[in-house]
Amino acid sequence: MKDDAAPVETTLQLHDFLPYRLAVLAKAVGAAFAKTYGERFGITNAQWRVMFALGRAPDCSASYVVEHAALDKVQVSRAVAGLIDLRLVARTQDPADRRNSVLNMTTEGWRIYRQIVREALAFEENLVEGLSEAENAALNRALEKLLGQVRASPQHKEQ
Amino acid sequence: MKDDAAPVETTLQLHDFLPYRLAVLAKAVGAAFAKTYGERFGITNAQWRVMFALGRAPDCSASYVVEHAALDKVQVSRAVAGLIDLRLVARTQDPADRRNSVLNMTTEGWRIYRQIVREALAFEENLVEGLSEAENAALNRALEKLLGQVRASPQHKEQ
DNA sequence: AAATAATAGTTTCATATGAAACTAATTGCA
DNA sequence: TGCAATTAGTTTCATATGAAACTATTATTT
Repeated sequence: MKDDAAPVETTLQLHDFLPYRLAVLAKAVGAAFAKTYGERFGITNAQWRVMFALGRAPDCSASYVVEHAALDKVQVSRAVAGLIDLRLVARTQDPADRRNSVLNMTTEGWRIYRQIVREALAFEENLVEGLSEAENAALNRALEKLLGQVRASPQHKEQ
Repeated sequence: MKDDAAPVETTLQLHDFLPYRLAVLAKAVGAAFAKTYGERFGITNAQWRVMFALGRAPDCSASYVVEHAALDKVQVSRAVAGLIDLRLVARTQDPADRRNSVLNMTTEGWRIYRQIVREALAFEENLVEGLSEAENAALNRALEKLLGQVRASPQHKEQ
């Protein structure tokens, strides 16, 4: 069959299309979560991701954050600049290689961080409230597989 | 315990945080899919969503698309303008209420549409390739529940 | 029938984004 | 050593986005 000779009936139910559903869900979840941290602390999505990375890896470099927070280097650069302005993060240079920054949260940064972590865990708990343990495990396994599959796909662009 | 007196050990593994995982997955899937339609047809995400909506509901208005494609009215307005420029969509006015537009794909629009639908279905099939029928069903049920939960949450903003 | 409110859709404007160009520092190699 | 290549991070620029203001039309009130 030629490309332009398919029957008109070849339609697609947008609401059943997985990439669409993932986009809609991720956006709704992200927006709802953003309300909890954005309104209270005045930080952006990129900024809390940076903070979460610093919470696990103090003294790390911006490149480390790039690799562990699914942000590109422009986003990390800007997020860190903003966090420094807010005095939530401090930056020094690595004396052994002065290209590398050494990032850490300030005392105030840690204070805010612990609050956001608590909000995040409560948010997540509420989000999965309706799922049984088994459903939750199945979801996590499926998301894992999907991410593996898309990263293995020829269309995938790193970071 | 006071807010700022939590132990430093209150950290969060970003990679396990569901909102983060959903964002990363949705972005990767969306970008990979965008490569298949974007490079071949030169249309945007909002534009194929409009086309998918028109594929199911010919003669519909822009408002209908807003409600069925998870796009705001600005996005729909721009996407439709672009599709009209590309001669993939034609617009008339509803004579009964001249505020309403009446949107339809052109012959060429339908031709492109059928190709994208085929690409979309193949893409989705490849995406879920690693999931069993049961896993796929569980995923869909979980996504459904999560969307219901977030839409019911106080932080949810409509559209 | 005005006057007012509401709805469909567009445009404006201020901000967000990311690719590419850039600076600074280090490494590798002739 | 000195020059090319690489790496870390920043800035620029062109495009994407969405809230708010706007236009045009229809519905509702007085």
